Amino acid sequence: MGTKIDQNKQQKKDTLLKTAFHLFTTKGIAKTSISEIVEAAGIAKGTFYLYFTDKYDIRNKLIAHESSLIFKKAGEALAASGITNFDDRIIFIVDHILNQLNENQALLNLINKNLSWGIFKNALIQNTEEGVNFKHVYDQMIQESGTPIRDPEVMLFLIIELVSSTCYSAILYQEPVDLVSLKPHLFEVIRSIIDAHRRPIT
Amino acid sequence: MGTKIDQNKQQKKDTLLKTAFHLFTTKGIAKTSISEIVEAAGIAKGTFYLYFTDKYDIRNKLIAHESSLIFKKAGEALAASGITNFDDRIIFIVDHILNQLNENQALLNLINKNLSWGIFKNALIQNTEEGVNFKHVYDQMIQESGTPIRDPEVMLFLIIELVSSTCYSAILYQEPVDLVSLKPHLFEVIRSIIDAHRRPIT
Amino acid sequence: MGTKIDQNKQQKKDTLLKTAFHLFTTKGIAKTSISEIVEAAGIAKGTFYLYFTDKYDIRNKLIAHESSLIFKKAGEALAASGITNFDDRIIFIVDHILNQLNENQALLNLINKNLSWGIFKNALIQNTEEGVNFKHVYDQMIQESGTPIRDPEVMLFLIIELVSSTCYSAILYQEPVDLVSLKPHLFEVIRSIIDAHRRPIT
Amino acid sequence: MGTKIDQNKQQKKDTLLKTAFHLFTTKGIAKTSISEIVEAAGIAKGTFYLYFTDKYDIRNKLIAHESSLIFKKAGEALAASGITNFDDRIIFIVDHILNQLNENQALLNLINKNLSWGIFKNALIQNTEEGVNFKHVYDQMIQESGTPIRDPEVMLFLIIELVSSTCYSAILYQEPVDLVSLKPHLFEVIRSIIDAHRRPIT
DNA sequence: TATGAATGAGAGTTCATTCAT
DNA sequence: AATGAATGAACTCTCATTCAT
Repeated sequence: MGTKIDQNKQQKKDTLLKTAFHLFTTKGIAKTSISEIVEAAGIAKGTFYLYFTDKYDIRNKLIAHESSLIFKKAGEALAASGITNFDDRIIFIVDHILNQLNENQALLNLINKNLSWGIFKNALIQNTEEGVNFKHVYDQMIQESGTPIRDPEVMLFLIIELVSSTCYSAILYQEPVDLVSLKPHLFEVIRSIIDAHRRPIT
Repeated sequence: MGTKIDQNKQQKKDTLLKTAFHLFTTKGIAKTSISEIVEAAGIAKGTFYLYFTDKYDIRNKLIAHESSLIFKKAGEALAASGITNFDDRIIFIVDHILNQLNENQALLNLINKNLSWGIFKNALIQNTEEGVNFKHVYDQMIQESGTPIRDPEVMLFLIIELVSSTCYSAILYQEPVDLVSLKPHLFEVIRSIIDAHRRPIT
Repeated sequence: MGTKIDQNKQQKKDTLLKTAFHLFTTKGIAKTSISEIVEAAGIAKGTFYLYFTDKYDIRNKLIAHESSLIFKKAGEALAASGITNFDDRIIFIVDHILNQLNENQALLNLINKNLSWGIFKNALIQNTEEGVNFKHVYDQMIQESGTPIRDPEVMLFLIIELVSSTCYSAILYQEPVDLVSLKPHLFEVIRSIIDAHRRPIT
Repeated sequence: MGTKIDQNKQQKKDTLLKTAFHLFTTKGIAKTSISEIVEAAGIAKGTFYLYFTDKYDIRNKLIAHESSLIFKKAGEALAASGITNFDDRIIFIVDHILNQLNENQALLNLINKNLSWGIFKNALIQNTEEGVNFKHVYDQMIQESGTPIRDPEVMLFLIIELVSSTCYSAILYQEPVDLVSLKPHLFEVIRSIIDAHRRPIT
């Protein structure tokens, strides 16, 4: 099974990912060249191509990986919290993710500067390697909630888009208000959205 | 006066803008080179640098111009509509803008693919050349509405972010639903947001 | 005779020369473009070509003009000094020119940075516009000196080359010694050169 | 070991140096582009930047290399000559270098046209790669000469500047006289300079 | 005489990608 | 599997020069 070789391979890949993340968040993707990544990683240029097809491939894998980690932590915290009410659970998760992004602004910046919310959302909703599937958790949460939700997918979409687009400028630029001030508004709107999706459409 | 020369200058600039818009929306900014733009425009390379500092300068000018046009049209339509109720006015404007973006998907794509909501928002909120100032219109609308609005700026921010982030995937990819299906949800949430900002914070 | 027009012409030319000198000495010829010169001079680009053929033409005219001025002053000072001894006259002129260059290091730098000693020497030896002709003065000095000089042209060449090449680094960089320290050595060697040219060749 | 690769690398570098030297001396540095160099050398443009940072880097390396070679040869010839008298040694070296420059006018032109006497002098005085150090040889020569020399560094400076500035026009343009005619004058002045530096300053 | 918009060749440089080792 | 020298297309940007006004 060549474990040593496989370990070595994974190590090289990880080094490249780590170095790329650092450079991407430090100086931006556009201004980071593959040459720089491999040089900073202390790995040969040709080796890069053994693991990634190009700069955007490594970026996507980076975002997918980090995003799924963020979600995983939020899910674990939710489980530990013992919260059972559906609305509170959603708010809890949003809050937890916002706090993580607030503490990992480099990642938030990378995600936004590269328009990769799609990848982020995929990491939340679909199954990516690491195996957490928020869609599944979400569906289960809906089932466990007593009341039925109309168009649950649209509702999730609205919430994710609202949260992601507002938190970006709030966290990074405190515009129009900082994260702490934004949260009450945001949570209020989220609760409104959920409420609305419990009523028949108007 | 130099009418002929000035006309010629404006014409060159316009040709460059038009050509750049076409190429940017067709194949993306990153993959469009200045060489291509000038070649397609039938203008000398040096001439480009007479009017723009670089590729991103022409993109910004493009987005600012187009965005302010979109808003101007929405404002004019609102005036012509005779609607007086505040909530309905907001919905009307959002609806109008969504329709315009739906019909100008190339622009929508350009704006999003280049993370230039900031520029778009500036065109809406601040005064750019063409002289329409939505912030001013918005403030007037609030005054004319009978009931007071709490944190009007945050409210506008929430609405703009919600609309802009959701419409992108709805219009361009019909994801998670198409624009027609999205609108009722969106308008419902917007009304909730406005309602919430009429109540004292919870 | 269109004096006004002629005055205007001369004024434009002078402005260009003055501006070019400033830019050449400030940021070097290579990094100074004609565009910059005309812009700084507040004159149209096309006008430049009415007076000069290119960047190097204006540089040469600049150096020739400044050089001949330097010599003119040295000649006038010599006449005023009343010195009659040949050797002392040569030393006096060299000393005077060295002092001028020391006070006009921008010019010295321009001359050297552009390998234009030839032009400088021409300005000394040949007749350039302004009409001072050092060669003529030099020949007269030799005639007035009692003793005959062998190969006077070679002698002048040796002196000029020695002075010009050594003063550059002494004045601008105090290398290997500063101008004050260099002078005694230089004058000593010059006197040796003159002495040698009074003896038959060995 | 990588002998083959290393050989190949050195060969590329040498080819570039050789080609650059030819073009620089044929048509001047200013009018030689990197594109021309690599095209003439039959090497890819990118490869140039693997070995040199820019045009001036290759020029400096060229001059330093050639200059140190010239000196090395003069030093070897001196050793072989068996001359012991200090003055004669200096004259011998100057004579040898003059002859070499006379036979390598392309190099002489390159050095002068690019004002790189500093680099040339460094190659003479300091230790550059090839390992000859003229300053060291010079100091030893002074020690071995019986009589003490005042300000030996200034003396060397005077000689180098005198020789280099006069030989340029004599060799390349026979102005004011050709090299053969210049030599006696030059040697005479050099002997005067040395003599003067044996006496206390006047 | 004076202008300055327009030109376009070409300079310098980067960098993703290949492939022999 | 890993290397890194070599590639060369493609890029941005400059600037001397022209010429219609």
